[in-house]
Amino acid sequence: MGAPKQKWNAEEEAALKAGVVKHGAGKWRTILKDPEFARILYLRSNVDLKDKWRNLSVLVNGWGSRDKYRTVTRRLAQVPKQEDSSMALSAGQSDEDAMDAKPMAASSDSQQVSAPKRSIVRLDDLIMEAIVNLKDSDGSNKTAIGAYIEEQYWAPPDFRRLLLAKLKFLTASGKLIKVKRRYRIAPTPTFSEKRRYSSVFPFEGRRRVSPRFDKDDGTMLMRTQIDLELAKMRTMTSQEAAAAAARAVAEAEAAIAEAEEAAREAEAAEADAEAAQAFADAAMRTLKGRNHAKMVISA
DNA sequence: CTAGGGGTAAAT
DNA sequence: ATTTACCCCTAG
Repeated sequence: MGAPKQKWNAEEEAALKAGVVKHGAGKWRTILKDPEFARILYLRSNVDLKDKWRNLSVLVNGWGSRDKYRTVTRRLAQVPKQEDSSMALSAGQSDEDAMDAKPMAASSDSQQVSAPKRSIVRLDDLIMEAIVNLKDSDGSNKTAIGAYIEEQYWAPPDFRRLLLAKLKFLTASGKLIKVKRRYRIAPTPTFSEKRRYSSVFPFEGRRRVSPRFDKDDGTMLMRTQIDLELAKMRTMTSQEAAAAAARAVAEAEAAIAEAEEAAREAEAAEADAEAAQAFADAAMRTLKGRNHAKMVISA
């Protein structure tokens, strides 16, 4: 009667996810009180947050019916409250990155029908895997890569176009090297630590903008928002983080795909990056002009 | 306060 | 007609 229905928008969803990453799932009230998210979520109650998070979780797990699903042991192994300790990250903990959520494990006989509903797999990884497994000394061409992925996994409707855009993007960002229509994996330093910094934006080479807005003033930039989520996620290690990562990455992927598609040659993406750079420069200039304190640009 | 169950309007 | 997703209720 009173409230018809209030759909969640992307901003609220992002705030929720960021909040979960920051405070951990289950700390709904804490998230709600966080001044960073309160502005966006002021319409929502703690229960609303919980429900929404449940919906998102069900989605990512691909559980068709929400009737009776096994209680997945979701433990709260989250990051410490507010830690600013500049201690180096010791690897002594039992932290284990389990960020990869590839549905290829459906190998064993049985249901093919219950294949992954949504594509949560990173196309980046698939491409890398394809190139590696194809073991072509001179690199693999687009057709071979596409064929491999289509065989090993499944292909979305507009897969070919997406693949081409992604290949171009990866080449531009230096993750791949293109030689005569063939793609090879770039000599990435320390491949041991899986892909750490996801290729979200086409920041060529050393250009890196990492705006730090302590006390936000409502100027949440579309891109920095996603970047923020990923950045926070790096400090978190748990299966929940994996789920959150999968979602955030999927969204980022979609955003990139859209941007790249809209721009016939990904020029728009670059323009966007430059716009962001310009914004960062302007902001920095303002700060420096006012008060030339030592500004430490985070790595 | 949070987790889970359940109802139901809206979407497909 | 079935699924999705928002909201409410209540036990712990």
